[in-house]
Amino acid sequence: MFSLSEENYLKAIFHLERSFPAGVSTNALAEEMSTKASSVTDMIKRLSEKKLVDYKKYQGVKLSKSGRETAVEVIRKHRLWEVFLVDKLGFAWDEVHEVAEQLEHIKSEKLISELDKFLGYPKKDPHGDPIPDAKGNIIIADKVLLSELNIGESGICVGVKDSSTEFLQYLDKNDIALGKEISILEKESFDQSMLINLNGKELKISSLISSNLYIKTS
Amino acid sequence: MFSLSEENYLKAIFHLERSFPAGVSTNALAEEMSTKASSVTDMIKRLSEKKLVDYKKYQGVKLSKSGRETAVEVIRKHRLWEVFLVDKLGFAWDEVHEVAEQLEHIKSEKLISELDKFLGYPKKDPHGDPIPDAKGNIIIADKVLLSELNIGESGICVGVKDSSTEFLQYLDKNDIALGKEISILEKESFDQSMLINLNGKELKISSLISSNLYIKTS
DNA sequence: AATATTTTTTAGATTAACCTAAAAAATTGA
DNA sequence: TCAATTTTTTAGGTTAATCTAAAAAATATT
Repeated sequence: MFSLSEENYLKAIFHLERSFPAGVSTNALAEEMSTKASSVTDMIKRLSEKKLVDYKKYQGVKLSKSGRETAVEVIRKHRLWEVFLVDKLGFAWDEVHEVAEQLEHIKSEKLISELDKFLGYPKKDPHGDPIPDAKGNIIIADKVLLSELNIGESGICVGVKDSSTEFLQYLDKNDIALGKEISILEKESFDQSMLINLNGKELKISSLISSNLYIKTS
Repeated sequence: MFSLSEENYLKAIFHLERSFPAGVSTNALAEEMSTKASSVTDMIKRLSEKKLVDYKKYQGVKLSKSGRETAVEVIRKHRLWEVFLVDKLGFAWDEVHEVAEQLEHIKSEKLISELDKFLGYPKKDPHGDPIPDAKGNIIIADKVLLSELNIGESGICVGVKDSSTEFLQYLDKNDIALGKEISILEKESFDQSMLINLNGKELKISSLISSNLYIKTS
């Protein structure tokens, strides 16, 4: 069994490996964990001794096989709890993150397998992220950022990159939700802002928005 | 907010105050927490500084008002989660304790109030223990230990004192469950063992059993 | 009451997870 | 290339929660 802190580091490394497949830097990890680089070096050494990560000084870290398995298990728990909070307890999608951050560390295989069954084996969490199955398999959806689309293109909103309360509430306020169709009407080359069509209405959005919304083009 | 360890100490003191209303001794607490007396003294000092307990050297501890409120809140969470595990996830009553010990430390007011609602505001946990309401009120049931009944008396089984897997499985095996009627047919004065009537059948039980089963006499 | 025993506290260590400040290595760029 | 900058690591310290061993206080026994 691993400590709460170890699990959180593994999860952070897992997420950062998407952007830094060659190895996650100490600084990037420190930023993600809201801590200092020296603390990260400390923890990486511990994780390395436990064979959860591959690490050579000054080279960045990568998850080992067992490290990745642990990270995926934690992510599975996090996302299942998010579904529980929204589907069963009536939480809004912007209210679940903090609580799920705590619940993801509860240790009980039976709890998670029964919860999964109780929820009907959901495939996605409330933000559109895929839920790994009991064996640790994740279906990586083919999605692109809205910001990558060009004028005239369109697609379905399938997920968010930023899950902060602020961003999710902005989406709610503007009626942008998972499953909705968005098409690009105009794109401002100066600041990358866009005019989109949503629910038959026109909406102007900044690049901060379009670069945090995932779209599936058919 | 309090640490996991602090919450566990407060809960232990709360439970021990039933048996030691004059003050819980360092040794009793060490026993309950499976730790050493010196560690207990340490922790008591911390709790005392935070005004969660009243403590004078060599005098034992008592919960302060805020300490008791915190303890009751943790117990409320523990028992609500036990109901969730049994009613919603299909756990047996002897499987819930360990997991609930973890879940009771999750911090989110909304989570607990919504869980309470989702479960239909249950009044008792799967072992018959009362669940404090959101304000911290507990209904102390009028119940006696089976061992206190005399020949010819009878009552309904309403709770267990020992919640260990072993004891609960013994009860399951012998068809003793909450809600069932038990009447005393014979009592052996030498070892306090009893012959009882349960489900129309006769059953011999030792004093270890009868002194861990709560009965409500009408 | 004086002594023996038990209980409780103190003193001093340990470990995980953090920190700051300084040193060392790697990278950048003039 | 070599100096400046940035990144990373090391060294040494802190805190919560534990431990063992020893001292002190309370309680029990003769």
